[in-house]
Amino acid sequence: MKTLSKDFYERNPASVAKDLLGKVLARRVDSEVLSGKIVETEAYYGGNDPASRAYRGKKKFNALMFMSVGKTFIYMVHANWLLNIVAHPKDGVGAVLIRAVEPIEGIETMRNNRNVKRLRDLTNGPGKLTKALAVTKELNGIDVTERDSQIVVVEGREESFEVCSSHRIGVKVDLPQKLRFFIEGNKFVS
DNA sequence: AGGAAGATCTACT
DNA sequence: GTAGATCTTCCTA
Repeated sequence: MKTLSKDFYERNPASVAKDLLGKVLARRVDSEVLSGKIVETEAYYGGNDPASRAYRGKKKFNALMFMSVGKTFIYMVHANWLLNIVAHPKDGVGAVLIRAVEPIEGIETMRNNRNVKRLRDLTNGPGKLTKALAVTKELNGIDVTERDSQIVVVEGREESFEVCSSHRIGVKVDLPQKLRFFIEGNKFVS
């Protein structure tokens, strides 16, 4: 399994968000691997983006968004952890929110973490997938390009799919651009 | 020390 | 489809 390079994340957040679709998010817990295909993402910018945590300047808790790309940026909203990956051009600010994945490995463990009946409900939302993959703030700031990390992003299978975009979800004040990307027709898109 | 807000989830109708 | 509940962080007094 090959992780994506740093260069991949050192680009416009919207491009990274789009290209992350179809890639595989893998979470290592002890010796077990939980993984899923990324099917839905959103791009967030910095100071100009009212929906971004980086809006109104750099703070202690969002410092990661200003720094090295390819790291996780995890934080809590509405009693749920949200998983982002820092991505932006050199000296920029931004991150990509992982909104949904399609379970591949470790489905039984995910079910234990989530306690839901339908497979569809396992990971079809930002807070759901973090719970299924046992992601908490403990994992904030780890490098997803290091193959030994507890969370990595690796190349998925070669396959073709339609990428669609729309406005972002749950955001009060959105930007004019469409910054949400998802795989057309996938059942795990929220 | 206290309060408000926030990129959501779940259950119920 | 809609309402209510959730928890952590940050900001102000």
